[in-house]
Amino acid sequence: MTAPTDRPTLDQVAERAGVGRGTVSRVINGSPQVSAHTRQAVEAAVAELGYVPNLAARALVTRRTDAVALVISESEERVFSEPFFAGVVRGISAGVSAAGRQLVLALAAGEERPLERYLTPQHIDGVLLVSLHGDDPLPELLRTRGLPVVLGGRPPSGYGGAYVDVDNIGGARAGVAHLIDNGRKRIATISGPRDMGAGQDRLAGYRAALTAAGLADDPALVVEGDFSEVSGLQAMRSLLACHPDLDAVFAANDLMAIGALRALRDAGRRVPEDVAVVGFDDSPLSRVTDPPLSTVRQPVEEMGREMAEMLLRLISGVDGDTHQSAVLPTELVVRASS
Amino acid sequence: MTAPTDRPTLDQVAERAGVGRGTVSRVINGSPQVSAHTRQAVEAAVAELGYVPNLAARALVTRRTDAVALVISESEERVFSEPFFAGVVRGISAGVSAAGRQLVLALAAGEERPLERYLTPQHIDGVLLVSLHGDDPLPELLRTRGLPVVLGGRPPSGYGGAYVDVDNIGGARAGVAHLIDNGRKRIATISGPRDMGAGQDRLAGYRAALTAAGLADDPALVVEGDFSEVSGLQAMRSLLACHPDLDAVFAANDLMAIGALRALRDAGRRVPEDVAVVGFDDSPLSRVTDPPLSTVRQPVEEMGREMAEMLLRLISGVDGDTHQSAVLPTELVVRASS
DNA sequence: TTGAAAGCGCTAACAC
DNA sequence: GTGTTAGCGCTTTCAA
Repeated sequence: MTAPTDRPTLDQVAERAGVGRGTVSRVINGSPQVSAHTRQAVEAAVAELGYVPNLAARALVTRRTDAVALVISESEERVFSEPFFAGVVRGISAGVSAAGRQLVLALAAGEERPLERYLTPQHIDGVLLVSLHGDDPLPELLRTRGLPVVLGGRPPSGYGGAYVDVDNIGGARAGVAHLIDNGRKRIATISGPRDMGAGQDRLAGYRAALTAAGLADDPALVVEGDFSEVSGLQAMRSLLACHPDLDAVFAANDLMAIGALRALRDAGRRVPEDVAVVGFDDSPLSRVTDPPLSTVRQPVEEMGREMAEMLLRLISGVDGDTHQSAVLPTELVVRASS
Repeated sequence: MTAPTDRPTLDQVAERAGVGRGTVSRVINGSPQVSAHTRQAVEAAVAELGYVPNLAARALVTRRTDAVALVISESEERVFSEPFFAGVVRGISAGVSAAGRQLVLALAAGEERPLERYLTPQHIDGVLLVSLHGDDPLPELLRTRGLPVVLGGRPPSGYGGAYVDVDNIGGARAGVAHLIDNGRKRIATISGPRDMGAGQDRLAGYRAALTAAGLADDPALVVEGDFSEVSGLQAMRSLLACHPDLDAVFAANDLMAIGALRALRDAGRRVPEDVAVVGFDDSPLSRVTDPPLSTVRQPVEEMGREMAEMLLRLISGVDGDTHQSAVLPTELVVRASS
């Protein structure tokens, strides 16, 4: 048990190794400009003393902190009620720590002011932003500060920065196509918020599938939800009221699909005999519903990892392209509900 | 759009305000040793220049970083499959940022070595540890380094540090008592891992309720699971095989309760007519099962918040008591399954 | 009450 | 190749 406070410094290592401070610094930072012999002496001293570099001192002079921030700008409830975030965070965490950097977590529920003060190049090397709504000015603000930024999810058109997304369009198309293949003709959708890329794209995929199959794209069969379970329940109710003849519904996420399931049960409709249901997200919830929910799986963890890696690339500047993007594939999971 | 890199420094503020550097520092740090007049001048200059203190420089001299680490030492899968963590993280995040500090997130899946290098007083002011298993030496190690530590969940006996827990014993007791009140006589339990406080305590609560009601505490009715759904399924199967006469089961968490529900359905047992089920956690999953799961709600978010506040108290040293603890109440939620 | 000065531990530019 | 030096931006004595 060493004394808590007095950890060895660079000069102590230097003295011990019988070299100058600069040389130790070179060894620590892996500079090739050091003879093998000296390097060994230094490494020995480092090991003996249990030396660990003081990050604050290093950050002060290099103006880099080796820390990246993850900003989740989402309402309190949704951040964790949707397993989506959990997976993304896990992937990001893995990617960031694999690069030997630290992840600073910022849940920005509304009041972003204190946060903005912190999101500057002197505190952080880059920012990961997840679940952006509408035309949030934050990413652009950060970019004008010279901070590398990577978004999770497709940003509103017009944004010129980097992002990683999953194939929402393709996933939705596959889900609806599956319904069509099973002979469904009147397929409604409970869409996501129009101010989010995921909402827009899943709706687009729904339309694309209908069009591809030569089915009419009836606007009356589209009801907008907000990704919450109650919104799904209400949407399904109104759908059932106006269009009792529908035989399938594609919900833009699992939570809303579950709400729809409830509404269908309340209305005495059988699933999938009367009405087939497909959701989106492949959340754990989808396995425990009755019947289990068919849904579209998105590789959330990979998404997080890719975000981290893209950001680190931007930070190290290995490729100057600050508006690169990646879209990860999604996959339909068929269960008893469709 | 200011130039990205050259943010104002303390001296620039000092010059602008026509005072010395030290004075600006005092104002920034809220020292009372400054005349109202000077303070105003400085504050004006700060506002005009948009000055933000350089944390690295400050940390270098104060030897504090204003950052606390959250270490979740849990297997990849569980961290986020259980909503428990989500809630705790949210509470912690709120508590930490309310104090103007940053939260550094570290998911320690097994390989803790790189992490340990980082968890030192020169990088972090304190550590929050969640989901400790067995007798992990990490908390003691950190404490010998002089780092304030707060644990989430009761530590193994013998640990002398601070922690926050929920009333697992009371919650389990209430769940089982409810079963007894409804006339159940042969109540089995699927317990959690024996190497975790939560597992031990929920089992203790189960036993306490039986004893209090004068029922026999039959060891054969206790099967250990690992908090996963499949373990619950298997446990229920073996329970059913050996004790077909059981009329209720208390599962130490919702995931295992869901597994049990499945096994019961597979075995043709009706819930709750034949066998009543109670879980623990009040996860969102518990609402969508068929039938909806009765379960014990734990205030996870409050737990996180309390952890953060306790740690900040330890850091600021307002009370020297480093082995304080808090236990938050739990609450039974009765649904159709019991 | 306030200014000046001395570092905190490190990197990088510059000599040798 | 390696030692020396000059700061990075800040807090904190120490005088005044």
